[in-house]
Amino acid sequence: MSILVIEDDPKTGDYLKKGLRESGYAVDLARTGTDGLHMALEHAYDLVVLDVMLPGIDGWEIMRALRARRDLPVIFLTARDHVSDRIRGLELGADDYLVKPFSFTELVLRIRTLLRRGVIRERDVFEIADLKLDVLRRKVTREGVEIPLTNKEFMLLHLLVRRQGEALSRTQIASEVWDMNFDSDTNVVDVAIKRLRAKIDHPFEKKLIHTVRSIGYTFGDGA
Amino acid sequence: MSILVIEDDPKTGDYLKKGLRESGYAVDLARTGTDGLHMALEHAYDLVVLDVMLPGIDGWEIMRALRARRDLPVIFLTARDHVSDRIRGLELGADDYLVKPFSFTELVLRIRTLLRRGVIRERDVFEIADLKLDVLRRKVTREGVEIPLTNKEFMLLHLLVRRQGEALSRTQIASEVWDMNFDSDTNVVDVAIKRLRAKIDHPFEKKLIHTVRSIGYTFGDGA
DNA sequence: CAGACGGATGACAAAAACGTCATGAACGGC
DNA sequence: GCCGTTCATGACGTTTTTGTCATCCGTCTG
Repeated sequence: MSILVIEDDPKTGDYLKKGLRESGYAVDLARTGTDGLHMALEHAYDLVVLDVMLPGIDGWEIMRALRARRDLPVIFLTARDHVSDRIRGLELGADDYLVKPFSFTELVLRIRTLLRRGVIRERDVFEIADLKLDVLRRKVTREGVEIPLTNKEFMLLHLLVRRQGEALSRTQIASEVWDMNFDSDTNVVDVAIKRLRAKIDHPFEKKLIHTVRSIGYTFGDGA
Repeated sequence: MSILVIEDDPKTGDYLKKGLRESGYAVDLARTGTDGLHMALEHAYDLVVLDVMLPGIDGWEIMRALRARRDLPVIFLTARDHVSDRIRGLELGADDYLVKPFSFTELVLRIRTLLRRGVIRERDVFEIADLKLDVLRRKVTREGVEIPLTNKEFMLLHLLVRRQGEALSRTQIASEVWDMNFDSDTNVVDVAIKRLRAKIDHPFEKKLIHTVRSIGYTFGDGA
């Protein structure tokens, strides 16, 4: 299990890093909000511990940005116990908070609780911009209206959504959706993208499927 | 979503019940620990809010008993903020705690967070006898070999498997898989069952789809 | 055992999904 | 602005999926 700690105060940061390491987690430490955000988006951490009082981008911003892109559990640390802070954090989607100074044991327990709760399960509901994709029910909606998709369309969209922001090559797509491991010269992917676009992009203002020239395609609201 | 509140103080209890109802949850209230434990074990609540200070069996005992039997998310309420109490609760497996007096908004937010975190997530992998159904990957296997299914076949099987052991009428099946809410006289269901059987039952020794005469169909290994 | 009811199935037809190809449009480098 | 490359799309044909129907079969009842 790997944890990212975003904390500007060196003392607290090192303390957390050391302590969590000793509790058996792989820990990375980011000293600024910007770094933290980048690291969180680059690597596949299992959980983030986030100080809300940061110079530069503040914790709230990070939380918002994080939530928008990934469904990572977040525990936030707040310096003083203001009810409004706590509520704000929870509203932004944090899973938990701790008030400084806190007991280290408690932090570890809370981390354990969150990780125990099967965070590591695969995601089955995605929301990007106004698009919602529910894997268990095989349903896709935009602006709340359901869009029926065929099998291939759903698989393709699921792949794009799962890897949102990543540019996926046609070969990658073909291998995942059609499971061709060889490199055939066909434009099935292009055609499939076209058909998918006709359903989930063309009728709407905001386009979510983007072409990455000479690479492939990518999905996201590009914010 | 349904919640069980275990709280002996009538005022707090009613307050919680009323408030949570207004927030859209179905709420039951237990006034003693014993009652609460029984209710929790009898009914399928999605979450428990538990006061640790109870006459008779105390909250800790309940939590222990609960944890032993069911994997229900528990939020506990503690009268005063003693670090040791908090740690004890978390160690016993609570998912969260609140210190009285607490903000109602915060309680609701915490409940939402826990429920969102998909503690009560739907199942996405089923195994019945040698059949395995993986909803996220849309894959079905028997004796380890994959059986490709069409959309309707998969939906039908998924329904049967989800409700294994239950006898489902054609009308129920039609309404869930085809979403017909009217009662048309068609035998699509029969035909679909036939096609499904051809794939997942006929090639194998053990039959899993059973007809329930003059009712409908049922799924299971009948053990 | 005959008849009636409910269920199973094979055959057919319509609809939907899918892949291929050829052509047209957009883009980037020069 | 020109040209080559890359992408988008319309059209077509094939395959698969799906629904309907008519007939056959099994089982329960009397």
